[in-house]
Amino acid sequence: MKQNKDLYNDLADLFKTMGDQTRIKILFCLSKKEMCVLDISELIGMTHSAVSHQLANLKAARMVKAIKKGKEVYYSLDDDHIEKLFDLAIEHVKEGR
Amino acid sequence: MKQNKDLYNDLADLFKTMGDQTRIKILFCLSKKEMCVLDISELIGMTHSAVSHQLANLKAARMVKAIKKGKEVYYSLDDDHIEKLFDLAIEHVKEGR
DNA sequence: TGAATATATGAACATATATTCATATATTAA
DNA sequence: TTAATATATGAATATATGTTCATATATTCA
Repeated sequence: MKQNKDLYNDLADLFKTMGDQTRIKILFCLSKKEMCVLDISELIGMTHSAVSHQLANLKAARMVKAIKKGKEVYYSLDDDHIEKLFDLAIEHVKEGR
Repeated sequence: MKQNKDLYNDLADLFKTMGDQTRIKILFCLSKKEMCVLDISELIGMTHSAVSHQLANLKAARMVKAIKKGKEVYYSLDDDHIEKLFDLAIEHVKEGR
């Protein structure tokens, strides 16, 4: 198993990042359109701080990217793998109901 | 967002379950062939107890199924969504290197 | 410049969770 | 039945992590 150590680690990190309700909600918001911190925190009903912290996590995991426009920072999904992962996961989850 | 509360919850749970190195390794083992606890613990170098606990988690998350054969319990992946999720995730992870 | 707005971030706290250890259950073989 | 083997599981410990609070930084506008 040793040769795959880094891969397992990276995969675990990716899934760990997706394994939180707040981050899931944020990613769903961003799958609709790019948004800034206040937009998101209003939509999901959490403090700016909590959202900002989680966006930092998501950015560190390269799942979202940020573009500064004036005072605001607009976030969007980094690539389309994320949405595909959601689609598959939703399929799995719904089948089990 | 309220109408999706359960979905977010289920998705978070699914990804949370996949967000652990030990469970990732176990799932990789089982993607090769069905195995019992001792096989897995030897392959990944962890105690039976740790593996058994994690298999219980994976089973509760409906990601693996178990069949008892004599003294041994053989585990295998519950469905092929899991492998597809891995494939996509690996794609994402590898692109970022 | 100063005030207001948007975001980021460090520290602290609370909670969740993975592993270990000890023990229990179940099956097979002697 | 007893011993051996395979697995399961409860409790305890250690660690990781999410949220809050306070504060810092950056940008815009008056």
